[in-house]
Amino acid sequence: MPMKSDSHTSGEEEVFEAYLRRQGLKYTPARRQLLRSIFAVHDHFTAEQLIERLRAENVPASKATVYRTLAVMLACGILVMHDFGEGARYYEHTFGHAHHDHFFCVGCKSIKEFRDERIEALQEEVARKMGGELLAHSLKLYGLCTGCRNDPTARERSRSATTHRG
Amino acid sequence: MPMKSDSHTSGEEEVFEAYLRRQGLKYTPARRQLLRSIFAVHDHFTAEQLIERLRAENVPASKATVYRTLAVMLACGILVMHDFGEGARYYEHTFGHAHHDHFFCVGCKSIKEFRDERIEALQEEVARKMGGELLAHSLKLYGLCTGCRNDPTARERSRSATTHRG
DNA sequence: ATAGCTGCAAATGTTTTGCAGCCCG
DNA sequence: CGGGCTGCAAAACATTTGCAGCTAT
Repeated sequence: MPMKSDSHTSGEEEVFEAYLRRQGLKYTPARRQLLRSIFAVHDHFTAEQLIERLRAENVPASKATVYRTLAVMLACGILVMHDFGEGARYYEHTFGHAHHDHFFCVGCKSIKEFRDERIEALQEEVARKMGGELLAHSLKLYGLCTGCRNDPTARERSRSATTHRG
Repeated sequence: MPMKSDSHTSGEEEVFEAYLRRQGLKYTPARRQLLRSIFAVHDHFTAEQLIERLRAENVPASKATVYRTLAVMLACGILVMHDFGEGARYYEHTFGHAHHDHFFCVGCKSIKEFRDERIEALQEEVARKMGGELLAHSLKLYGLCTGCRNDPTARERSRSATTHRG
């Protein structure tokens, strides 16, 4: 029975380790713990939030290590980064997740995912028509989620947050 | 002849001044000069680039004033801000310009504009289906422009710049 | 007059980096 | 062993802010 006892790896660990080996990098305890912590849930988190979560889980990792590890994971492709213009960047693991876009609620800062094939196709078409080679794309919708639509506080707060988004 | 000699205002100045008055703010020399400098050309610029340009034009304006003035113009709506994940934010004046999206060349950092009504409509549709209220949206295509497609240097540089974009 | 501006410098907040010591392969 | 890690603290950035003096209205 080829089954390891404490392993719940759903593939990302193998991918990451293979990537590290390929690059001549090392799969250290810190990296293993970060990987597991990050893949334990599927959400969008900032470096700061991750650091706090690690602290709560008693995983010791300095700020520097967290940033450096995130960079390696980005390069590996199991993570993507999002910038919602909130100052800090958001990260999200993507292994096993198809590409998708985001709806960012400016009221509660919650993030919803969606995917629309028609939009995907149109983006390719636009890039092709412009003579460019599309390498990545990012579509973000900013607005008020169902909950915040009826919250006057959120509506008020949202005013300044949206005037200037391109 | 109702024509002022040194005035080439195409409307943005009136809009800005009206906005300032409405808000109980002042149309100072600094603001006037910044407005004119910004509207002299239609491009995408960072705060830093604007400061340099002002310096070259012998327009004295401190960093603080530039940032503060940009904020007022954003609130006024004659300017929008873009975040291409390059660290600094880009600004673009929009008075008289319809909303459009951007193609960002990761090779030479050039920016091309485009607008696709079908995508615009689909974004509204997506937001509506999700029960949210769409306040703003941002679509960015990252890739290599025609010129950079054949530049091995750009292609190389682009590798790290795109792996991680969501 | 007076509320709002401006410049300067200092503070902020996020992310990066230099360095000395540690550790995986 | 040795090249790659790690933590710490300092640096680097873009952006914001406190304050004292200046100025439009």
